[in-house]
Amino acid sequence: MIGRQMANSIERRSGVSLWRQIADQILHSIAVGDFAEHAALPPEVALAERYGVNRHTVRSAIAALVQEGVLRAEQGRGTFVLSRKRLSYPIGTRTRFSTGLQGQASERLSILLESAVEPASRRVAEGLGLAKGSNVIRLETRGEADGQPVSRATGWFDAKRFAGIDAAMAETGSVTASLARFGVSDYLRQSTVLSARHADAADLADLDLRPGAIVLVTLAVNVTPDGQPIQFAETRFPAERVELKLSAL
Amino acid sequence: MIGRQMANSIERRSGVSLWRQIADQILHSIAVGDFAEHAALPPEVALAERYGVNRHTVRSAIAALVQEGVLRAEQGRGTFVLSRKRLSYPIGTRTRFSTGLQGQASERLSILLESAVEPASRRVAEGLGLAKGSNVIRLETRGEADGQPVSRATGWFDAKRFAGIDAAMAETGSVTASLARFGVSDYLRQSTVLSARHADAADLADLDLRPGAIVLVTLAVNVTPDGQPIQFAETRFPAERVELKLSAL
DNA sequence: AAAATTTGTCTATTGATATAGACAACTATA
DNA sequence: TATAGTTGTCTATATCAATAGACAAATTTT
Repeated sequence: MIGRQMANSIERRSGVSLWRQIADQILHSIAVGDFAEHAALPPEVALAERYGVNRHTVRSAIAALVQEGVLRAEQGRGTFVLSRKRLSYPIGTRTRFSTGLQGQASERLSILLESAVEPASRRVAEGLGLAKGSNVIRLETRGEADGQPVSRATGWFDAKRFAGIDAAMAETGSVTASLARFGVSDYLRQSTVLSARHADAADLADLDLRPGAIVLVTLAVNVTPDGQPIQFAETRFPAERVELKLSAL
Repeated sequence: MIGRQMANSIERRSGVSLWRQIADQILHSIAVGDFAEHAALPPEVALAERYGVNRHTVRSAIAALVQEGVLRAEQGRGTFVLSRKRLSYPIGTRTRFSTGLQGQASERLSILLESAVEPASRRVAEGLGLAKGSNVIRLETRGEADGQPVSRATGWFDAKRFAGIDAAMAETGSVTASLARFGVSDYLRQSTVLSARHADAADLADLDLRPGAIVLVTLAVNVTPDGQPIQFAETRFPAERVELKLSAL
């Protein structure tokens, strides 16, 4: 919605409650810059009129966002925007988690949550160019910036070639550094498939989201410069906190 | 969610009704291949048990998807999947609407909905490298495949350089062909920023979606091979029908 | 033909969502 | 200090969402 006024997109009987729709709209307005950071929101009565609902419905929406840490309401003064900007996450053939986010957040982490060795599913085997059922190492990681989860990835590696990469990840906290121990000094993102959906229960817990939130999902294959697949990964990003910047290679 | 079972992600009191969440889950199961095309869904009682809800709640979800044209219910026989897989929409520096979809859909269209000349907003001016307030031509288009809307784009061009491109678009129905008339034989996608959000009222109408649906949004700048910006565009894709495939160049 | 399976319809009840109005509590300002 | 503007709380009512149970209608299987 650029260059024109957005319509009052409140739909009744849609299966999504009005307060949830309004909360999403407010989030959107903040993300787009209609409601500036640290500034006061329009008063509840004004919002109620704008969206064509009762004041109490607006209050429910605001309560949800206060709970979420996006807004702070002060009796007698108004309701204020606490945080707004989305992280811009770069994606290209040479994207690394840590490098692209420089300057956007004061604190960046990649945490290894879990690792396991297991037979490859059909999709994973295809992505890595292995026989179906070959053993692969699965790494579950979460990326954080300024203390907030901004990504949740599941990565698979050939267990034969990268035996022990789980330990390296636990130690270094970096995929790039871990791969270097196996003689992979450089790697490229060969392909990425992107989709979006509602967060499921796992996403809600992993990314600290509320039900109804949206996640961006990428499926990627990383390869060595000579084209040999080394990693297959699915990454989920909370759409309310992250946008993906596709960079030319 | 690859390689492991997805949790029963039904959340109560979330502002999203259970039937809507279950409808989304069923859509996801279809997209992922858990429910094959033309096959019967599990019976309502089984689904109710799986999701931990009443049979009537499942029926509400199914009714919504029947309304949507995704399922067909037949008394005494079962409920069947009509259509499933998402269009895979390629994005790269040389992506054109028509070329990448070959073989995926039998019918592809790009329709000009509206055009106007107007002063550039700050964002558009920045994207095109023009002074703010310069006149730009805005083109509103919709992409369809097999009779279903799969994209909805707003594109801006420098009004001075591309005067009459609206007429060319109306005539040819192709951005590439229209640009060719202005001596632009080749162009590249310089940058793309990607995000996701709930569909607003305009999206619902434009893309024939239901409230609560998700749209993928891309912001792109197209440039000539020597780096001169020629088009700034925002495109919205229905996430339930489209995935974006980021291609290496 | 009978039984089992599955979707369709109806009634009834409970809890969440939304509206409406009134007033209290707090803040900033005239 | 008084007033206007704002958020917070309360009561009441109506509608939507979800559960529960029973049975009808259509189809497939035995």
